[in-house]
Amino acid sequence: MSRYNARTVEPKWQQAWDKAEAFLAKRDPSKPKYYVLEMFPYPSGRIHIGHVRNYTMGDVIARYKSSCGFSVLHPMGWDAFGMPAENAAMASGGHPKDWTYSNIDAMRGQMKPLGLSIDWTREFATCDPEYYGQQQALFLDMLEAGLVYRKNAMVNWDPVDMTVLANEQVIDGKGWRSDAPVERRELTQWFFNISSMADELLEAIDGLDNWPAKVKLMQTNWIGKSRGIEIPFHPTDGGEPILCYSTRPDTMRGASFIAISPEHPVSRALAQGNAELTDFIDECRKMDTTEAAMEKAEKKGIDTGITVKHPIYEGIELPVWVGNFVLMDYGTGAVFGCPAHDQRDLDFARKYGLGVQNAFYMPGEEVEVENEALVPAKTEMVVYIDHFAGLSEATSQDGIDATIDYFEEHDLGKGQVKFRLRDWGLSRQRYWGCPIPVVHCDDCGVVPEKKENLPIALPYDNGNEAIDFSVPGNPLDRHPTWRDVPCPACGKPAKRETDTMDTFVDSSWYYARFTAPRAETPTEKADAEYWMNVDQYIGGIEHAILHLLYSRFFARAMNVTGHLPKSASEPFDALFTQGMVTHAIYQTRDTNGRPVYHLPEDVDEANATLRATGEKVEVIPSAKMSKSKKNVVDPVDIIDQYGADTARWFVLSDSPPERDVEWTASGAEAAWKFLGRVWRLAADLGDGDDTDEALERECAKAIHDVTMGIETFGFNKSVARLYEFANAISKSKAGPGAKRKAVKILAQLMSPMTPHLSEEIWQHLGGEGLIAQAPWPEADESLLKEDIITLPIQINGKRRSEVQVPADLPKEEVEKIALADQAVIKALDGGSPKKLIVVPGRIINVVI
RNA sequence: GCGGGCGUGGUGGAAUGGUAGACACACCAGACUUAAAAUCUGUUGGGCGAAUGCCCGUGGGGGUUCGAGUCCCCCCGCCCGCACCA
Repeated sequence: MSRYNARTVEPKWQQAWDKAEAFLAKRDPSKPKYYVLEMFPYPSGRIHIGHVRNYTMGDVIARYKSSCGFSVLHPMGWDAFGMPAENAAMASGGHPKDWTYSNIDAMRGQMKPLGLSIDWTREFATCDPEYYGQQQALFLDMLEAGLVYRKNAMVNWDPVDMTVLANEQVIDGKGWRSDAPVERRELTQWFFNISSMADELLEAIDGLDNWPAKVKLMQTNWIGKSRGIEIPFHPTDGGEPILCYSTRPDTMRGASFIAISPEHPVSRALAQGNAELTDFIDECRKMDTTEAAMEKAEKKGIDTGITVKHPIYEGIELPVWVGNFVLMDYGTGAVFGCPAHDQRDLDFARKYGLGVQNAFYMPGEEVEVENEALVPAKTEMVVYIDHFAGLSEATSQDGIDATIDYFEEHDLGKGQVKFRLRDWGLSRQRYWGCPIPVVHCDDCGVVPEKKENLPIALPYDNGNEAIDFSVPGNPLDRHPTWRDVPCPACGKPAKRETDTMDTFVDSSWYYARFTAPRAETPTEKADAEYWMNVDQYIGGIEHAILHLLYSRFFARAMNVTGHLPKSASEPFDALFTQGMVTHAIYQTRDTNGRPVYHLPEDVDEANATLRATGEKVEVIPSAKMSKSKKNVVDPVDIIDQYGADTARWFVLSDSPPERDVEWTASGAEAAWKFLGRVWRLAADLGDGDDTDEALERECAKAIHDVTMGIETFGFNKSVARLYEFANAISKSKAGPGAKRKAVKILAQLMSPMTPHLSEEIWQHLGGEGLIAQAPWPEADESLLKEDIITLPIQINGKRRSEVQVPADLPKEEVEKIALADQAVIKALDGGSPKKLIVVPGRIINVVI
């Protein structure tokens, strides 16, 4: 009996697949197509166990669908632009381009041994000029279609480094390198007009039947459609009214102040000559631009001294405050505060001594709000207090609608549908990204680059000398020649735009590019029509909102600009979000009490001590893997030690794919042992023409269950079933012929997960051709049915007994049998049951 | 702060509202072996009991139901996202 040696077997089969061009995606009109895509990786330089999990899941689907007769497209590429490349160049010299491409080479080298069924001929990186040149063409088409425009927007500004910072580069409100408090600064930037499609993007969520409900809910909330009202509040001293937006106008009775954003035009105007207000606005400016930071910050305000008239109650005046919690981007940048029915407003009111007055009570509980705002669900009944439209008891939703109607009738305000979704700012003041293909001309203004000049490629160096990336700021801004170009319209000397595109743009259409990766246009019609949509998209839940929403927007924009068919407006038919791979963190403390992290291989996990010194380590279980915490497990080590099939089998085992999984070395070992068992099961099998009905039943059930598991992304359940099936085969007393048949089915059912081992077994047992190209086994339906089933009997909901009955026995007969059961007779003690519930094929419950 | 999710034995987890703990890890016991590794077999949620069994048990509290890990409400803990990280 030969020992299974993954090290020699795996490369052998990978070569065989290559030679057979088994994974080459071919446009074959005679076959149904299937496009499976995993979110492409950022080329950090090393593959992560999370990548292995992600790509293995996709590979299971791809191989399974291929066996089911589909023409499969399963491509791979690299999301290659972004900050880490520039950071690396800044920290240790070198060039972002060299760093990125060498990382890609390294990662491809680590991925190939996994034996993924990828069509590598379609590979591209988003930093290839052939890719981003087409992206520039798309941008120009979108510009022409009115989907791109320019406006001012805030960025994080590092006043010491004199550079724009990404949110990630702002730590506790300070620049990551300079440690200087960041400021907000206004810049003119490019925007995609995603809000013009807000309603459409929202409506279409309904049709995404094969997306996780949580993702659809998150997208719905993110787009945030709300019906509200714009109400002008007129200053007591005359002058321009302040327009407030509210989604809860029914609480108008409780309004006690107006709050406007520090960036509101009124705030800015008032700040002129008001030192206190200027200081306050400056202070608000010294906060990073994230919404989370704003929301978490202490709510502060300053009274402007202005008062406005209450639109309903004559004689009531409301003070106007500038509040640091009011967002200029949402609504009108001004709100009315109703402390009784909004906790934030209440905290603000208590802090500054503003009025608190209920607009409604809960029915039967006429209590004034003290320190906890009364915020019932909009569907709950409340009792309005002398409501101007005559409402008394009503739901808040009815109250809102009635109030809007009343305001419109009396010309006091205008109902407005608003979206939370903001336009997508795509300008980045950085080098390593796709250049925005426009030119700024003193005479012609902003002029789109001519398409024949594309790609507008990034300059590799400054002519004769290398770019110094250690200087803060965008090297394109200080390049000696790259900026200087003739105006595409008038030919006069002009300046090229030096901002590059957000890397989210790169990943918003790559799925379409894979259908024709070498085309001279962004897509090729026939290929796009054949391959789109992506039938199954797989990636991390962290992309639930931005990446997926941007991709949905881009697919629509590409339809508008003629690059994708209308049918591809929703590019991902089915979405699966997989969980993260986690690992315990091992840490000790230095003399200052700061944590020092240790690599898993340096730790004796059983005793929680350092191998080198025996020092005790603290174990923080189940943390997201990150390099800084040193809790990363390198899949390359696992593959070297046990082979790709073991790594693949393990990442699919145990944890449900959508949940986070904790990596443990013992788990990998167990997977390896099992694969060895399966090989031994096959290795010394005889042959014969004997049959065995019990084993045939096991085969049919295994085919059915494993197939169901794959179809529903229950890979862990498929794996568990395969354990059971393998156990059943080894325990079976069947003859060699029946066993040989069963093991071949086992190999086939395992082949999407452990393709190399399966090929080896297939060949060993005389299977025809490659298992990768063999048709998926079908279960014999007649063998799936059980004739006799066991029904548990519950008495008052607790299991007390069970009975064996024919599967098709009528309900009345089952009832009779149940009542004749010893445990039931004993429990009834001569009486009769209150209720007898028979759920056919499931359970019997006797209620006494 | 806001939006979304998750929480089940020593561990990873299974369970269309219907027998909680499948399958696996680990542990323990046994077989094989001079011995070990490997392999194979068996036991294993907690408690009570000689035993057929009985009681408790899915983060905590409440509710709906004949029946709740699953549905609803409140609380706690952890994770993801919050628009310039990818």
